Amino acid sequence: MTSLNGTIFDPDTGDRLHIELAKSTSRRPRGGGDVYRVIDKRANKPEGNADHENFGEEGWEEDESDGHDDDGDGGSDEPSGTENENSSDKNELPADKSDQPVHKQQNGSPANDGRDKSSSDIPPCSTLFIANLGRTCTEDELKEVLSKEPGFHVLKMRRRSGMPVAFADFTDIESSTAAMNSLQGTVLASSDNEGLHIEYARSKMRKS
DNA sequence: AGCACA
Repeated sequence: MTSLNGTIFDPDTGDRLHIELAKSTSRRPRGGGDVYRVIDKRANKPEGNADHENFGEEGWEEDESDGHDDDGDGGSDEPSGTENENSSDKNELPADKSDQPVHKQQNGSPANDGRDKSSSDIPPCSTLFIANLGRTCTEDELKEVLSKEPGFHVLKMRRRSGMPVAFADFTDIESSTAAMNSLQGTVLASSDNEGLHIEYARSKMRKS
């Protein structure tokens, strides 16, 4: 550049070339349409490699159309602000986000997103709700089955609302979950259906 | 599908 600077450009008028470094930060459309400037997320990340590349490579095309730089704000900007070329103003390529890798979990087991939703959407509880008991099922019969499970505490039955249901208290959720998985579908002597239906006890104390 | 006691 310095070798060409001052070269006689037009011999008739004597104009000379005026070459200088392009001010990459000179084009900032303040008040214009595209104010959408993406805050650089890579700025505070040390692994962001945006420093060495594209350093002021877009400033050249602006200088030949303008000829003059903008007032003031050109020099005060930091050189790190030059990588907003791909922000949102011009690259409206259709369907450019179709190739982004969406990794869905495709394991054979049913959707296990870190939390076992064993029976239903009821959150785990140390108390089990036992239904599908036979109409002739007694508390002692059920308690005899439950007492073989570790952590079993107490059993309460209630046969007022049609079919009898039972509530089994365990010492902790681990024990109740193990007992539920173990006794799920157990056919008692008094059962007339498929067997026991066990869920976590639904508490009335839900979050308001 | 059916969820109570204190």
